[in-house]
Amino acid sequence: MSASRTKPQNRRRAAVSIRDVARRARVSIATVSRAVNRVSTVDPELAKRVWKAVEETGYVPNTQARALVSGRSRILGLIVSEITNPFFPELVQEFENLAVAQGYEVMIGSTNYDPARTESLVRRMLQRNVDGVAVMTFGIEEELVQKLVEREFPLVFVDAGPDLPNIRVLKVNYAEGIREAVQHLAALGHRSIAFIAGPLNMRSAVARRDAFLKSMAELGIEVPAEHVVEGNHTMEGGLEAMERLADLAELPTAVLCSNDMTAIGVLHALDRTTHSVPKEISVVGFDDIHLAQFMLPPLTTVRMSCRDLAAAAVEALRAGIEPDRAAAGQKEWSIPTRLVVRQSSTFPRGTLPAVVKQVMGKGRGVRLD
Amino acid sequence: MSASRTKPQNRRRAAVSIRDVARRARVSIATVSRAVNRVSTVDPELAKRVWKAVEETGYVPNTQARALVSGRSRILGLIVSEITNPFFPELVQEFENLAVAQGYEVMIGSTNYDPARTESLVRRMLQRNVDGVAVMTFGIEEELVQKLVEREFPLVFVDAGPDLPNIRVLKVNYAEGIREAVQHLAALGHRSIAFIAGPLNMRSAVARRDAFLKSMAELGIEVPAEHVVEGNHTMEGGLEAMERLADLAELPTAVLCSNDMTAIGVLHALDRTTHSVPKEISVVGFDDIHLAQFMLPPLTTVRMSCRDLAAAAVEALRAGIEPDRAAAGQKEWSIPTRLVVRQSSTFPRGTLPAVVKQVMGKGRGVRLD
DNA sequence: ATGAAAGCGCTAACAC
DNA sequence: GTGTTAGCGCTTTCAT
Repeated sequence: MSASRTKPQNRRRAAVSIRDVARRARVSIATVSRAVNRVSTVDPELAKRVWKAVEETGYVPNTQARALVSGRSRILGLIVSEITNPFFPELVQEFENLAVAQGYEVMIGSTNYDPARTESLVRRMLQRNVDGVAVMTFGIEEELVQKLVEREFPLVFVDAGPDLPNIRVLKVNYAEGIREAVQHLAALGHRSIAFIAGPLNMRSAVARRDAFLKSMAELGIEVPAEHVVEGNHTMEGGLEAMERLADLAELPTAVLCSNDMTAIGVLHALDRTTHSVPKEISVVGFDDIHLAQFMLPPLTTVRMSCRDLAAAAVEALRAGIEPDRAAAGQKEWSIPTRLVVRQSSTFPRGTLPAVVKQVMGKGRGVRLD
Repeated sequence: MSASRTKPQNRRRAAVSIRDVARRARVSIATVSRAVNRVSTVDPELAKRVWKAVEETGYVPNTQARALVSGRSRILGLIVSEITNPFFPELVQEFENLAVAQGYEVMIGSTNYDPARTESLVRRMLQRNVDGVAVMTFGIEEELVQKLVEREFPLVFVDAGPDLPNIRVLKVNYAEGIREAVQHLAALGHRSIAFIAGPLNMRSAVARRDAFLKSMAELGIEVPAEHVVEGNHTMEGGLEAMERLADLAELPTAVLCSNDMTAIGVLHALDRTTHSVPKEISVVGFDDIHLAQFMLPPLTTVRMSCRDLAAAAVEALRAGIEPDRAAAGQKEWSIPTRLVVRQSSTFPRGTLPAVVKQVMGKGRGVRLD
C-alpha cells in the first residue's frame, strides 16, 4: 500500500505517495500529477482512473515536496503585535479564512513588541519560505523586517512602508472615522474632549492622535495639552491614563480613546471612581472589537473593519506574489473607518436639554445590529 | 551567489543553498549539513569555516527540503474551536511560545464548530504533514479527526479521546476548582445557586455541570432543575440564559457559569435589569481569561491555566513524536483548576452580617497579582 | 496526450 | 572525520 523502495523509519504510517496512485491507475506519475493539478490536456478517461485511485488510496499530495520543486510554499506570513489584544484574533481569523479560501496556508506570529522575538519570527518565516508577509503590527518594526525586504519577499505594511517594488501598503483612513467621532461629540455639545493616545512610537497611534487634533481644530475647539495623554493600547494603560485625566482640575466631558482596549480600561477607571458613563462623561473607542458592544454601557466606537483589512492584505499579498494578477501593479489599498454610535456617549453632563429628556425613552443613538 | 545549475523562475531573489555555503567554505555539502546540525564529530576547524560561510552568505536551511528528506516537518498542529473566544488566543500564544522554544512551528486552525471547516483543516494538516496535532476544542469532534487517527498521527485530546497508542489525553480536573467555587459560595451563605452550562453536546461542558451538581450534592444543597440552564459559552448565550433565570419566581442568589464569556454575558444581563453584582447576586466564571479581572466588578472565577494546558499539550505531543523521550510512555496529563476570588461574589443579598459590614472596607476577597 | 527523467535542497547511509 | 551518493515526493521539461 505504500512506496516499496523506502524504509519508513518513523513509526507513523507512511503516507500514500504519487507512485502508489500511478501504479494503481496504471499510468505514469506525471499523469497523476497533471490530473491532480487539473491540467486540461489530460485524457478524460485516464483522469477518471487517476481520481478513482486517489479516492481509493486516500492520496493527499505532499505539500513539502510541491513547495520544494515549485519554489512556492503557498504560505502567507502574518505578523501581528500581540495575539492577546482581541482585535488581532479577529483579524487573524478573517485573514485565515480568506487565505485558505484562496488556497494559501497562514503562518501567524506575534512580536509582543520584542525585537528578539520578532527577529526569530522573521527568521522562521524565511526558513519556511513563505510566499509573502503581511506585517499588521501598526508599529514601527520596519527595520526588523529588513531581512524580508532584502530577500525581496512580497510584503504588506499597514499605514506606511518603504517605497520598494515588492512592498504594498494598506492606508487606513483614520481621519474620516475620527472626524465623525469628534463631530458626533461636538454636535452633542461637548467642548472639553480629552484624547488617550496609543504608544506614540507607533505610527498609527500618532496618526490617530493627529486626526483627533485636526478634527478638533477644524471645529475651532481648543485642546489643552493636558487633555492629550499617552496610553499604550491596553486596558491597564487606559485605566491609568484615565486616572491621570481624573486628577485634572476639571474632568473633561468626553474621552476619545486610541483603541477599544484603552476605552475599556477607561470605563473601568470611571467605575472605580463612581463616575457614571455616559451621564457624567462620554467615552468613545476605536477599532470596534466584538467585545465593544458588550461593554457596560455598550461602547460608541470608530470601526476599523478587520474584514476590510484582512481582505486588502490578502489581495495585496497576492498582487505581489502572482505577477499576472489584475491588481499586480497596485501599490496602495485604502481602508475606511466610520463611527458606530452606541450607549457610551451622550450630552455633556448638566446640559441635557429638557425637551430631549422627554423624547428619549431608554435607548438613544443608533444601535448596531 | 546562488546555485548555478538552476534557472530561478520566480522573481524573488533565489535563496542561498547548502551548495553555495559548501563551495565558499571549501567543504562538501555533507559537512555543511553536519556542522549546521551540530553533529559533534565535525572538525572544529572546518565547522568554523562553515559557520563563517553561513554568516557571510546569510544561509538559512530550507525547511521544506529538510522535512521532505527527514519525514518530519517540525510543525505541530493546534486545533481550537474558535479563535475569537479570548480563552483561545491566550492558549494559542502559550502553545506557540513553548513550541517555538522547542524547535517546532505551529499550524493553528479553528473549527468554528463547522464540520466542513474542520474537515478542510484536518486535510490541510495532513497535507502539510504536521508531526502531531493537539485537538483543544473541548468538544466532540473526534469522528472528524478520524483521518488523523487512521494515519496514526500523534494526537492530544482534552478530557477524553480514543484509547489508542498514538493518542494522549489531557485530563482537566474540573471537579477541584468547581468544588472550591461551590464551597466558597456556600461558605458565604448561598443556598440558591444556579448554574449556566455550556453546550451540552460538549464533553467538557457536561463535565463542568456534573462537577457542579456533585459539589452541591456533597453539601446537601438541593438544585432545582430550573436552576441549571444551558448556555453556549458565548456572551450572548450567557445574557440569554441569565434572562431565563431572571424570569423565575425567585432570583437565585448566585450564578456559577461554565466559562468566563458566559459570566460576562450574565453581568451584562444583570446590569440591564439593574441588578447589582455582587450585592444582589454573586457571579462566578470559569477559565480566568485575562479579561476577567477587568470586568465590572472583577470576576471571581475558576482558573484553568492555559499555560498548564499548553505545556502539557506540547509535552504530550513530543512524547508521541519523539519515541525516546522520557515521557514517551505517558498517556495522561492532569491539569489542575482552582478558584480565584475577586469582587463578583459576596454574601447573599440581605444577609450581610453587621460585623462584616464594619470590617470590610472596600476590597474583600483575595486579590490577584 | 503521455511517459521518462532531471532535479528542488537537504539528510543519512556508506565508503574512504 | 569527510566526501560521495541515493533518494524524500513532486513538477516540469523533453521526447515520443
